[in-house]
Amino acid sequence: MKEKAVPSSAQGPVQGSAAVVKGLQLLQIIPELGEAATVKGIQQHLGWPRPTLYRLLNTLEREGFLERNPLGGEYVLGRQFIHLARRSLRAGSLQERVRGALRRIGCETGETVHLGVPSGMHMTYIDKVESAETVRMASYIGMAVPMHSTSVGKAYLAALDESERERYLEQLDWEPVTARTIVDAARFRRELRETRRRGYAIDDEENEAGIICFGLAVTEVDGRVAGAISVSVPRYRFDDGKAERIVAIARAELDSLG
Amino acid sequence: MKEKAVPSSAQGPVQGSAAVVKGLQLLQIIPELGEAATVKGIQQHLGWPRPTLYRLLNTLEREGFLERNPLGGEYVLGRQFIHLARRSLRAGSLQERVRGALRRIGCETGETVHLGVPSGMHMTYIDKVESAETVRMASYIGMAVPMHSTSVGKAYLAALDESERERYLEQLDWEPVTARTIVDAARFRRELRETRRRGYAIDDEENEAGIICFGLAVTEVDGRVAGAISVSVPRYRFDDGKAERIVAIARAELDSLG
DNA sequence: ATACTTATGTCCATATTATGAACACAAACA
DNA sequence: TGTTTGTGTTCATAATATGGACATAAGTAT
Repeated sequence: MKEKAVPSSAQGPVQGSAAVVKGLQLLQIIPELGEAATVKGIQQHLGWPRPTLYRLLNTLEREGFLERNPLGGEYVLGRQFIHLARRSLRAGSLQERVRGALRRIGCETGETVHLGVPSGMHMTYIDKVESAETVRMASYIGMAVPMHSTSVGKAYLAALDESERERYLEQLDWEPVTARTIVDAARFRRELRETRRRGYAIDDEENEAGIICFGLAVTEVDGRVAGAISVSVPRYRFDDGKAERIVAIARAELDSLG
Repeated sequence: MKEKAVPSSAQGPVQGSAAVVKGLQLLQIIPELGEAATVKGIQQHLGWPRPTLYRLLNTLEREGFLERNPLGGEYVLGRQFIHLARRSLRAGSLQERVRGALRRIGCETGETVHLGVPSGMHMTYIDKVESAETVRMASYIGMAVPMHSTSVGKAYLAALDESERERYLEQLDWEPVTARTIVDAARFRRELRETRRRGYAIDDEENEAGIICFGLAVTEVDGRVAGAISVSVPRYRFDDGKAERIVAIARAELDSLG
């Protein structure tokens, strides 16, 4: 055969994979070929013997991942693929789902709001609503921040089930970020218990001097913990009662997501 | 094994399909299992021997269709799948958005309606509402038609900005499709200007003898030109005033899309 | 209408591989 | 510390995927 089906990576051939790899290649090449995705067109492109191609096309068609136009004979991705794709992309837009709430929280509190998701041993900001005040956060979308010193990190960890949380705690890098960062694991566990008790996380100048943040976990539609939001306030704008107001606003908006 | 991998249809086993079918089953089951999509969870669900499961998981992972959380070991659909899904759903979502309008236009006009999107130097029909009349169009979803001789092509080209339109006009294959097809580029440019002036395109038996079509461009929610619809009428059913009625109905429905 | 070319589709001997019981090791738990 | 559970791999062999050869259908040129 002209084009050997091997995994894309350089890790050497894997048993039981050649037909699967070929099947996946078909799923990828057929939309690219468009109207040329006939048996002849696909065969010319991939160079496979016709029995091999027919067998795979028929299998994918029977499983609903491909459909064939009865008139011209072109293949297209089938409804089974489309269905799977829709469901998976729907779940993929946490940021879209939460964006409105972020905006409203920013409006009502007048402060900067972040949405963070876990990425390795850090939280990464995937959305941010800037405060209209002149003093602003230096953070940015895509920025990775520590879990142990930020309110998004604490809120996220506090919301996890215990075994998953412990896996993170064992691997965290307990570097001090400011003089106030908690770097003792036992003390940090107590801090997370306190976070759960009060219902929100606090970063009391532990990640950045002069900045206090309040964090609440965010869940997927199916209930799984997906990340957290934080509302950040410069200490000079902070006064008693502000924490409760910020948290009440944030909680109401997150609860309205469903 | 507990669950034999056979095609979903009743057509009997197909050679060379068992591993492909298993691979597709994994792609479908993993999002459903969510955080239970660990090796143990998948194995409990499918009942496959572990070497079989590992081989398929590793293959899908190497091809980028699955990714594994390094901490908890759960599998999720990988970026190769997400990429393929996004591209394939892009065209599909225009069809969904426009489908209701297509149906209403078909109902109110009593004629066949197509939705076409650009594909290379052609328009491809991605949706069709059949007329209830006995004389019907031979067109089908997936069919590629010329841009210069059809009302979907003219409507689409007329709506583009000039530089993009000129790119198309320089590369079109000015083949006559019927005796009435415009094959002179300069004359075709005048035709597109006239199309813009009147607000809709006309295929006056230029693509198929005896068939007159009226086309209007369709835009994405962000305003970009995405394709066009056409309403097709056999000449024998055509009378004065019908064009205006058809176009008014079509325009009203498209305007209501937002 | 006929001959030729091209495209579609299948058969089946055999080369190749997918299978899965058995095994090894790691992690969790009592 | 011992047991249980989970992760991961090996490899003899049963099972299957392969692809050259063939059959048939459709399209084209004469």
